[in-house]
Amino acid sequence: MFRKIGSPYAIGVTSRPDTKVRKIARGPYRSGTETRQRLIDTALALFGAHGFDATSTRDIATRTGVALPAITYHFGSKEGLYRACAEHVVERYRERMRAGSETFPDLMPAVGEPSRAALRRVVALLATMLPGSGGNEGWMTFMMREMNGAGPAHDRLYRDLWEPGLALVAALVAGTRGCREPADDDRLEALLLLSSFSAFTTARQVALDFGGWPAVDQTLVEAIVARLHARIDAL
Amino acid sequence: MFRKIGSPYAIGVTSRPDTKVRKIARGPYRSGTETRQRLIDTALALFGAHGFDATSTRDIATRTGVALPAITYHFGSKEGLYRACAEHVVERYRERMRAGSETFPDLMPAVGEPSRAALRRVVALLATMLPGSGGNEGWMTFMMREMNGAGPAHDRLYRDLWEPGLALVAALVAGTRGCREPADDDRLEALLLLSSFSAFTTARQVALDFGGWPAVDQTLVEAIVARLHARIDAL
DNA sequence: TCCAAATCCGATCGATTGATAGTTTTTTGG
DNA sequence: CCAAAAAACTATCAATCGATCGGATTTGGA
Repeated sequence: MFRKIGSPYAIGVTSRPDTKVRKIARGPYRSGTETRQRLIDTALALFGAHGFDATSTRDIATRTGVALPAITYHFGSKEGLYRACAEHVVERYRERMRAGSETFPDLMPAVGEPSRAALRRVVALLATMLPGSGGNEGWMTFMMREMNGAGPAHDRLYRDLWEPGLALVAALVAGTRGCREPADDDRLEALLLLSSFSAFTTARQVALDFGGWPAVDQTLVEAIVARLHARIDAL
Repeated sequence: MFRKIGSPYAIGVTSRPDTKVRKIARGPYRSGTETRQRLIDTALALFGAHGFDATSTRDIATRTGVALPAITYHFGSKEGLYRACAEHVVERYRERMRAGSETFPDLMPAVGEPSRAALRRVVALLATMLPGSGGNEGWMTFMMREMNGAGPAHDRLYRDLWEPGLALVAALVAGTRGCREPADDDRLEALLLLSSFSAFTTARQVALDFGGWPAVDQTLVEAIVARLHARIDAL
């Protein structure tokens, strides 16, 4: 497996390109980092909307404004681009959670009432990510699509996103119930709590149509959070 | 658009096949109904597991034990087969709900305690459908995949499955709260209640891995139902 | 300044896809 | 009993897919 020397994915140098002189103005080159980012942005939206197989690399390249081989050049393959999208999603999620942790410093679990307050805040923080999960960015749709367990980025997302998030919520549920270590019931409660969000991600269209709501806006998010807070208080 | 005269999708008769005599034993023919059913069974599992675009008609035909053109012959096209799968899912769901209605006759909404009891039973009935939604049948996976709103069978499933189911639960929630007509809060509660199941359909693998459970078995279903019943009682 | 590395693109390849044409065999109704 | 309809298969087509080839242009460091 050897690639051309210019590619960031070059394993070994095979040959030197003997350039022939021709003058065709092609404009300035963008930095590789920027092109990679633009490709990831486009791919994230398309992968999220239609899935891996239903998204063609030609469509991604055309919408990004680059030629088809740019994907192989920058990411090695279609699957490489997909994994890069997963990487980007993990980073986005961590940024948001870090920003939320700075806004709400007491997110770590403890025993008794502090756990309940922290759990309320974690749920509220996660709910604020709901509005942007629609067609615009699509990173949350991308994430939800990998949850059934088949895609190439499942392990990565499980290890760095879902497992830590679920473990945190389960620990907070256990703390709210007065236990130090989360038991099966606490893990189940964490799953049921977080799966409530899926109504507005996986089943977003059905939910909006049924409720008669125009979009997942501030008002709706507040109603969702209020209901989830009531469930937390009833633990 | 004219098809061959033998096809169940024939619009107009174009020509008569002039048969030439040759003797090749091909065994007895199955009835068209049975072949259609076997194709739907195979396609339902594959469509549910991998989605519409990621499933090839050759794979469906091979696994069913028929030749490729059988799909066009019996269903007109790949999309026709997909719609037939959705049809089958709707019928399956209605059978299950009808059987459940006969077992529990008081499923219709009323004001006060009867609504609460009916709601508890509806939730319990829906939960019994969870175990069979895995790899075996895959009809529930097929259903969940259409929920984001893109697929060819979305409207059909919304009209005949999700909207009636959500409307029933919302009415029961409203009745439990002492109202006759469901309001926005009741619809939201219905969505949050039913989306709890998605943890074990859409995110089944993640849920089982996190909880350390081997499968969605009787014990787990009972735990889920117990938790949902507690939520209903807290309404 | 110069050359190698980095970035980018037109053209095309082999594989796979859904669909169709053409034919043969089995079933069935008058 | 026999012709038409139904059921099924082989072979193939055009389109699309991801990937690659072979360069061309731009950039940046020595």
